[in-house]
Amino acid sequence: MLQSDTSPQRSVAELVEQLARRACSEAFSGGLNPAQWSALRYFERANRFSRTVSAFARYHGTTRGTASQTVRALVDKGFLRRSPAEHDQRSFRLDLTERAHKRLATDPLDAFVSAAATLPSEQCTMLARSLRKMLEQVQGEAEFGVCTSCRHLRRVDDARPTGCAHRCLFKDAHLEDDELGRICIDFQSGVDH
Amino acid sequence: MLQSDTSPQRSVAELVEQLARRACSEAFSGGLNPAQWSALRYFERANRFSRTVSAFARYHGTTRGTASQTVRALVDKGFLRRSPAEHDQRSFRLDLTERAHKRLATDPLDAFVSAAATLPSEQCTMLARSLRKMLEQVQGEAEFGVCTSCRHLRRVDDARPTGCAHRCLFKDAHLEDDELGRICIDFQSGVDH
DNA sequence: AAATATAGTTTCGAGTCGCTACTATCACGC
DNA sequence: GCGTGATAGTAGCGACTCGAAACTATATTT
Repeated sequence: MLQSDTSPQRSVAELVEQLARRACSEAFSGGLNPAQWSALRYFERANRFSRTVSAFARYHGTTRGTASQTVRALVDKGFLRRSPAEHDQRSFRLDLTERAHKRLATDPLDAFVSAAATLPSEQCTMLARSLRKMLEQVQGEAEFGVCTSCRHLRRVDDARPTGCAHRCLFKDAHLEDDELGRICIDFQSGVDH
Repeated sequence: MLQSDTSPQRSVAELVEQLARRACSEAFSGGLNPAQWSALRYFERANRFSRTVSAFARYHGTTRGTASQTVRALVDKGFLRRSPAEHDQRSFRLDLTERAHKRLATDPLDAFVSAAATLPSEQCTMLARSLRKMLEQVQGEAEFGVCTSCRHLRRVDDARPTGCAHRCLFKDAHLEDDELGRICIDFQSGVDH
């Protein structure tokens, strides 16, 4: 065992660093670099308002210039499709191509998923909770989240079979049910849900 | 909350990736880059047999050439002292300077330690255990470890007040008590201890 | 003694990142 | 309307990092 005689807090920090290095070194597979893999994952999980260069830059903690390079590489390789944004002529929406979805099936991060899967299921849930709390501590106020826990979300009754629809008060737009779990750049944590 | 509708295994993987990025971006502080911080931490915890360029290269998962550059930068900056190895004229032992110890007091990784410290103590211990198990899963057989759990360690009775001393059968060398918790490149996991 | 392995360094090229400057568009105030 | 400042995105430059390959010197094996 490594670092057997240090505090558990220190061990946690060092283990995260170790895992981080692994994540980086494995992220060079398949002609993509770590930033590009990260972008692919982001655009897979971001909602339609947030699939832009700027949003990815903020999410990834980098500059727009750098993010632009990353995105261009993915467009050139055929993993992202660029189309004009709906209401803003300066902006473009970036969507995953079919090829990208196929590539994501061999995501190197899956090694971590399998590793987590060897843990007992309650332990794994607990692990996720602890890590999430750590991340929030480190990065301060969360800048990204999903509609489900966002203060801009409102239910609206309608005549459909499901009985209710959802709107985003910030974008003033209708939200499909399958959009509610996606990452949004305009997320603000809210109490009601 | 992020990724609220995925499996806990997937969440764990993504959280580790997020934390990894944070660890990297914060690791540029104080004129050192992530590799150099990592090296400093390694040489702080490695035993005298393992404080070499090659050992660090293996630990860090990189080439000797790259490791050599990292080490040279640290020597130039006055964080490492290079002295000839005892029994091998090709090799050098690298020791932390006083300056390095001071610098390690402001290790950016401490942000993670504080973050871990906000968790309840049993939860933190559990977190460390889970992460360690994950890391072992990811990296396969552990290549580094400490004497305490190494199969090369043997106790030898002697006349000292403590009653027993320790030897490494691999290096055929005496081990001081404070060396037993250090990382060794020749570690092999052993059952007896 | 010769062949091979290992420790470490150096050099070089590819690639990445962030910074700055720049264009085009949007949003706000008057 | 019009101007001002903010924002989306891109392009180019320089600094830096990494890994591959070539090389020297010493150990180890045969």
